[in-house]
Amino acid sequence: MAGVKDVARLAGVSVATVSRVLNDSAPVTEATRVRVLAAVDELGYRPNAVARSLRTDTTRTIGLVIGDILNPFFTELARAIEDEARASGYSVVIGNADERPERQDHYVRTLLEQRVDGLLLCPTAQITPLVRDVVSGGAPLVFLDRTLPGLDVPTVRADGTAAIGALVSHLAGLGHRRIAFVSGPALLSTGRERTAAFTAALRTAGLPVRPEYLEAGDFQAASGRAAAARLLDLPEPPEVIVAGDNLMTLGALDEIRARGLAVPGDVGIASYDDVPWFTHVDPPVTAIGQPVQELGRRAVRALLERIGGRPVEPVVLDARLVVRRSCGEPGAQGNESEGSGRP
Amino acid sequence: MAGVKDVARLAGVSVATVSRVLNDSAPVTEATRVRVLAAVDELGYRPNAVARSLRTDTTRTIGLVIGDILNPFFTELARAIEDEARASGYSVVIGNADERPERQDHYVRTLLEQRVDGLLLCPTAQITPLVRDVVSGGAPLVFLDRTLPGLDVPTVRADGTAAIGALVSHLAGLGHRRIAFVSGPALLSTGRERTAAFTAALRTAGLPVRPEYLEAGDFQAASGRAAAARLLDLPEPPEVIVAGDNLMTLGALDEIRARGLAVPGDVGIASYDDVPWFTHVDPPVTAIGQPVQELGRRAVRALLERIGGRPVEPVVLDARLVVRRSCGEPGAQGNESEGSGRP
DNA sequence: TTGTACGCGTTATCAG
DNA sequence: CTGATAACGCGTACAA
Repeated sequence: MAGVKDVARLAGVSVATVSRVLNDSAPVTEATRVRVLAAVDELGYRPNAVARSLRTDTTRTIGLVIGDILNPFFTELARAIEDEARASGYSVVIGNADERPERQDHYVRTLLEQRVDGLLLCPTAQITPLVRDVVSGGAPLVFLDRTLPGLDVPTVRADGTAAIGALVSHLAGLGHRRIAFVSGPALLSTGRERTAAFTAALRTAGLPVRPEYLEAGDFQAASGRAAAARLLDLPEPPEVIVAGDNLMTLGALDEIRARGLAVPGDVGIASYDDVPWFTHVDPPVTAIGQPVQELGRRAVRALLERIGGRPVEPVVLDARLVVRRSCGEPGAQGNESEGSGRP
Repeated sequence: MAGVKDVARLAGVSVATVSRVLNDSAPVTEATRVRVLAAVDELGYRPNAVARSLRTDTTRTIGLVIGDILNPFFTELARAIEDEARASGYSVVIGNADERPERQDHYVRTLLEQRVDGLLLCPTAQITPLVRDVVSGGAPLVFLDRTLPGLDVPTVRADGTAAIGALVSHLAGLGHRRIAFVSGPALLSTGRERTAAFTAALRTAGLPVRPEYLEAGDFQAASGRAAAARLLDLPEPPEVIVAGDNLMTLGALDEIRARGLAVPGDVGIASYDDVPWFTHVDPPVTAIGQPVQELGRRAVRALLERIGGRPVEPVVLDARLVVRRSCGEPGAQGNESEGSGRP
């Protein structure tokens, strides 16, 4: 493959000049400029980013390690992050941790070796030694969606406390008293926080906190299904199940349907996370939506600040309740007409 | 950051020896070996992949350019590809073309500059000059999901001809005669092929081919919705709408629901592409599923072959019909109990 | 405005 | 088995 040297020879200039016109890092005569560009074109020259990075010690690349690429929440997040990064001239390398610490570590290690300029990490439940190293090593790092206890890293996330409060009071207003919650891993901030908000909201609404209604899953569909099974097997099953993320909601729905139960007649369901297809489920699922686009944007901006060596404040946005009809809400039989089509 | 040189000094050996133990590219005394490893550990040395790549002219990285990261089909595909690649010691860098040729080109260019060892490309509708260059440039390249006319590139894809035939005959068996099809872009092989298979199937089933029932979308939800609107506005609207991918199905469902129509009573729907949530729609959506996992695996293997300089045969797998209840199929009221939870 | 020459961190070659 | 050293392709002082 052609290199600067070839271009230089063909254009009859030195490699330095070629480099200068390619990066316009110094004034160059218009005449030589066009000669160089012509040579570039003729040879189909493609700058070698590897060599450039070695020299400049910067890759214009950020790493993104997400929890689960099959989870639409992360997918939307990745999309937003990509868009924002591209606008700033950065590429994004995505690693899918699949919620497994060892796989997260694999990608963190790989990305670090590839010398990404910074790292956006949705940390898995356990703090691995590697992550601890990276934190203390001072590489530009921003946590996304989740915090880890005891680690001093700027985090960009949504807070669902208010929305969960609104949900519980919505449910109480509907006359429900037996409300169950399927949380994420207790080690995850998103797991703990949502559970805490839920029990607090229960108390505020004057409802009892029944331990048997507090289930824990791992943010995967299978665990949501298992948790729903345990809840429905209870002597006094809940009237409504609130699942801690969209995948566990999917799993819970599976279990409910497999038992031939009606929603919301036999049991209601609500979800933390909102996804496009919730509108099409029968009945449409009441959910708590996060400002995903904004989350992605802010995360990239925060990371770029860190890369620039500037300090960064944590970012906390609010989630919001989207009432539909899966919890026994009164309302028209027909679907509301939220469009899923992007313009 | 520490380099081989630092490690060498600390271990009291030469850089060459350090390199040798790190890559075990040559026999090394056990004693020096442990000394080097100790030094690596002590310094928290992380090999610089950039420098390594510059020297070895290989990045152990493949590029993947997908059509749309918000489309679950591509998401699953990406997941499968990643798994297979990782198993072979490769990283995957994903670029999201968002079905836009210029964005596809952006990523192709970027990935090429980053010197990925090979490229997996789901080409957008138009053949761009860049893609043509790459093809003739001889970089290891495999098309995925879609072919482009007139380009000699190995392709890994699923063929839906048989499945579409099965779907149409299934619909005809149900007594439907007015069946509409919303295809993808005619420029895309997946668009053309599915349309051709559909009309052929119509003929085989002895049904008339009515041009007003042949709509074209762009594989995005909005276009599915618009197409459905046009079809439902027809003086004699179709009994069943078959959408060419899962996003257009989503859009069509939006339109149907917005009009307060019942599925399948007023109009039936079927989808090319199967996604987990189809099970939860009311009624569950009859669909054509592609062997996504296998597609991903085969694509990676094919690309690795090409990277190894070996020739590759095109791979064509079969899609299959999954009958559910959105087209007026008789059957139990309750849902079938397909689980969405992965084990 | 342009050219020469060095070095980025590795691996590979060639002597020892 | 080990060490010294030349590349890899590029950016950038420094000199002209």
